[in-house]
Amino acid sequence: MKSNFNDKQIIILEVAETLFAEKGFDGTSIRNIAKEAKINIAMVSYYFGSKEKLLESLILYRTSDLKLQLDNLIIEDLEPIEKINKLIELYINRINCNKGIYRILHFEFTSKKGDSNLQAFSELKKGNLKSLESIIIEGQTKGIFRKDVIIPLITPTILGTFFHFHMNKSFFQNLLNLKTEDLYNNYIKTNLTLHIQQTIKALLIYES
Amino acid sequence: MKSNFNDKQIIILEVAETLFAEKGFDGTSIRNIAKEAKINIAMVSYYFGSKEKLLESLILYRTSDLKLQLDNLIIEDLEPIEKINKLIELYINRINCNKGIYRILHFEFTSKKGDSNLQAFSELKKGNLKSLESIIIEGQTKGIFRKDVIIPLITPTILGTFFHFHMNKSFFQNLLNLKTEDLYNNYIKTNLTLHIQQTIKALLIYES
DNA sequence: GTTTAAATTAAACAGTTGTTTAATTTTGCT
DNA sequence: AGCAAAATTAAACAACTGTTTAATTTAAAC
Repeated sequence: MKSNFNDKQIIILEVAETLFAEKGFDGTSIRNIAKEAKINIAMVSYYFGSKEKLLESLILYRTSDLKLQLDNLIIEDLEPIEKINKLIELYINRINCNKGIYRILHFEFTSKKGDSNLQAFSELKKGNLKSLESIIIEGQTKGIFRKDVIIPLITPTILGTFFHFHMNKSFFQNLLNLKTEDLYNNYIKTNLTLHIQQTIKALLIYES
Repeated sequence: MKSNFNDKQIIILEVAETLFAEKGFDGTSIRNIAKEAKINIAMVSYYFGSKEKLLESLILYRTSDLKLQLDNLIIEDLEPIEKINKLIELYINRINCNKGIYRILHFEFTSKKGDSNLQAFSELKKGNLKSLESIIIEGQTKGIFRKDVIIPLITPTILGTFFHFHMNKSFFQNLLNLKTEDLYNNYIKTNLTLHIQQTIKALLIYES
C-alpha cells in the first residue's frame, strides 16, 4: 500500500484534515496548519500548489481505496440485506475514523467552484451509488426487496442521518448523556448504526 | 405579527440569509452584505453588534414561529401517521422556503463557540423533539407504531436526508436530470418528501 | 569534495477581514 | 425655529489572509 505522497506531505494532509474538520475549510488558515504541523507556511504551496489543491489532495488521499472495499463487499456470499447492513457499517466506520473529512467532502467541497477535481469526486459518488444499486437490484430479483424505492435517495438517508447526528454532536451528547468521547463514539457504533440499518431495512422490505 | 426588528434590519437579515446560504458564514464578509443591501458597512455593527450576533439575530428571526406551527399540528384531528407526514412536509417546506438558513443553523452554527444564543437554539431543538415525541407516543399507545424505535434519531433521518440531498444539489441535478431550478424544487416537493415519509412510515410500522 | 537538485526558511506582497471612530446628516419632537 | 436623539457616512484601525520571492540549508549523486 504505497501512496503518492511522501512522509512530510502526509503529516500536512492529516493535520489539515483535523483542522478542516474542527473549524471548516474557510475557518482554517495555512498558518494554522503550518504551526500545528511544525512546518514553514511556504511548504503548503510548495508541496500542493495552493490551499484549494491541498483540499483536493486530501480528498484523493482519503477516498482512493473506498471503491475497492465496496467491490469486495458486493462479491461476498451474503444475503442482500446483510450486504446492506455491512455497507452501512462500512460507511459509518470510514466516516467516523477519518475524523471529519467527509463533512468537507460532502458539504464544503460541493460549494467550491473549482471544477477540476470536483468532476473526479462526482465520479466516485456515482461509483458508490452503482455499488449500492447492484445490491438492491439483487435483492429485488430475489423477491426480498420491494421495487418502488428510489435508489438514489437511499444514500442521502444513510449518510444524512449520520451527518446530522454528528453535526449536532454537542446537542446529542447533552440529550443522550454521552459525556465522554468514548461514550459518544460507542453510541454511534451501536445505537446509531443500528437505527440506520433498521430504517433502511424497513424501507426496503415493508409493504404498505 | 410584529417583529423586534425594523425595516432596515430586516433587509440586512434577509440579504445576510441569502449570502450565508450561498457562500457560508465564513465565506461572506460584512462588506458583501453591505453592498448587496446597499448600506454602509458600519450599519451591521451598529444594528446587531457584530457579525456573529447578526447570525444569532437571523436564527431568532427565522425560528420564532416554528414552535407555534408544531403546536397547532399536534392538536389537529389526524391519525398519528398523518401527523408525521404533515410534520415532514412542514419541515421540508420551511427549510426550502427559508433559502438556506437551516444549513447554517444546523451545521455552521453548531461549530461556533459563542454559548450565548446557542443555548436558546438548543432549547428550540429540544422543543421540536418533544413535539415529535408526543406524536409518536400517541401512535404507540394506539398500537399503530412499534415501540423499539429510538425517537431522538428520527429527526436526524428526516432532516439529514433532506440536507444531504440539498448539499449535493449539483450532483443530484445532474444524476436525476433536473436541469432547471423549478424541476429541482418540484422533485423535492414530491419525490424527496415522499421518500422521507415512506422511510419514516416503514420505520415506525414495519415489524421484523 | 564538488556539483546539482530538493527542501526549508524568513520576509515581503497586496488584499481582505471585522470593528471602531469621529464627523455629518436625517429625523422626530416641542 | 431650535434641539436632541438616531441614523448614516467615510476613513482608519490592526490583524489576518493566501501566495511569492530570493536566500539559505540539506541531501544525494558522482
